[in-house]
Amino acid sequence: MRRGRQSEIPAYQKIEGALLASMEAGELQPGDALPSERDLAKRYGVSLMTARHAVLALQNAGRVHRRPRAGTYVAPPRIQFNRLSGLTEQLSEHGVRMRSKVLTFEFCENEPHVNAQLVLPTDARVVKIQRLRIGGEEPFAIETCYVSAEAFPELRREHAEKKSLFATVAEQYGHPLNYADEEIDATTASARQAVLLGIRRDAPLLRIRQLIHASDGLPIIYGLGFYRPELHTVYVRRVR
Amino acid sequence: MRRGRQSEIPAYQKIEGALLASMEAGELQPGDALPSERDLAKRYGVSLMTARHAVLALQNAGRVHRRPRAGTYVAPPRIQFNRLSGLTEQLSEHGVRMRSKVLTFEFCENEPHVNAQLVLPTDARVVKIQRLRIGGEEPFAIETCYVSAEAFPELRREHAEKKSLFATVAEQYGHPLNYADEEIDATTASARQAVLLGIRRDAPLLRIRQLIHASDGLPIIYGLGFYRPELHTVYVRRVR
DNA sequence: AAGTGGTCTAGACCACGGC
DNA sequence: CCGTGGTCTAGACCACTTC
Repeated sequence: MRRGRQSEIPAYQKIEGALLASMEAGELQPGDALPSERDLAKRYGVSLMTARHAVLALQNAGRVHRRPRAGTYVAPPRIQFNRLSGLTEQLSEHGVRMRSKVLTFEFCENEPHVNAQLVLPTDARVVKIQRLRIGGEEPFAIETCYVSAEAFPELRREHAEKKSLFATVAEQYGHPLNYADEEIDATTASARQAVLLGIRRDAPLLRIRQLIHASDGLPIIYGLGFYRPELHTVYVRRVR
Repeated sequence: MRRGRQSEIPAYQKIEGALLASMEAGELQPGDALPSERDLAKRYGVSLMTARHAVLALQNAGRVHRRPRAGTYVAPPRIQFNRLSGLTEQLSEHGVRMRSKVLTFEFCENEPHVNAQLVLPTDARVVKIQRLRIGGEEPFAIETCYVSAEAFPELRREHAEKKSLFATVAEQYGHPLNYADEEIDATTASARQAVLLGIRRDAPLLRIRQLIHASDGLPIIYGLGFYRPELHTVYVRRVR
């Protein structure tokens, strides 16, 4: 049987999107059962494996949970599970007005740890962008990120100020962002961090180091962020 | 074509296990390419979709990464990604001798937040177990966990002291543990926590709340842990 | 008994990368 | 060009729960 061209959105993603839309619209409430895989297959005119693929994607995203031989159910809303996105995207979805103040925009060649993370030669130049993230009128995070200067010759200070840096980088690189490996721990605010964030020196901060990979599997952004913990919680689904 | 009985280990898990074993044995080093899906299918006498399933499971566990149209490669070792296990299991794998000191073992009925998390009636009794976790001779965490008293009538203080509490609970419940939803943030040590952990009052602590679900989809353990951040980092893979 | 998710087959076409 | 992963078909049987 003939299928649509491959350049279109895959069928399983369309089904996934339709189900997500139903959840957003409130037609599917937390706890409700999703249509069975067989139903979905019939309704969308695809094979069982394809319908299954859609439901598995939703499960992976933490939006549904499946009970073998019983059904698939909408999971309680938990903000975002294991989702890769800039804070701008994340918080603006919740109606908070976000802005960034660029503290640093410079080229540097002497951060060997960074070069190693990005799999660059030790003498490669990287762009270092440090930003104060402000939600509403409250500063809540300091984020520093590094990308290869060679791979992103067009990167300007304006990109960091105006729109999502992630979107810019992904677009310029030609591969969509794929996944991030993160290390999360806690630390205390330095004097400078305390001033910038308007908190007490030695106040606790959530520290997240992340290495963002594109769909070609290569790391393209290394990030280090310090977050005020009362304003930022990481939600994670750990499996098995 | 006839397949093996379903009660056996599924074919894709056997392949997954074999690949993991090769990685453990060092036959597959980080950066090495895995056999292609077609190779695996031929070698194990399964269809392409089944071989694919095995590789997808490895990707999900963060053990490999895939580059479309290029191949699948062994990921650098990153300790543990999105893995659900007790600290005992986690650290003893790294050769650290772990023990627990039970601080509290009691029944309580007045923690409505806990009952809500575990989807129990507000008047249901829960077992509250608070433990100081010690690695080597150093205390590094305080963990409190709650389970339904009704569902686990056999639970004794000894279980919390001796073996993995998770293993005990999973066994008694009859369903293996499946996934945990976690909220991670940072806080400061209270006076009591400081004394127990041998740290300064107001030192930063990593705080993790977790709700562990069994394979039937129901939450069975609610946990709240405070971890010394210099001894504990959370590794997470965030997708898309 | 009917329905569900879990596993699996034996093929297929596509777009793209450089084993 | 060939090989790769990504998507997809149109079926199948199993173990289990109860839609």
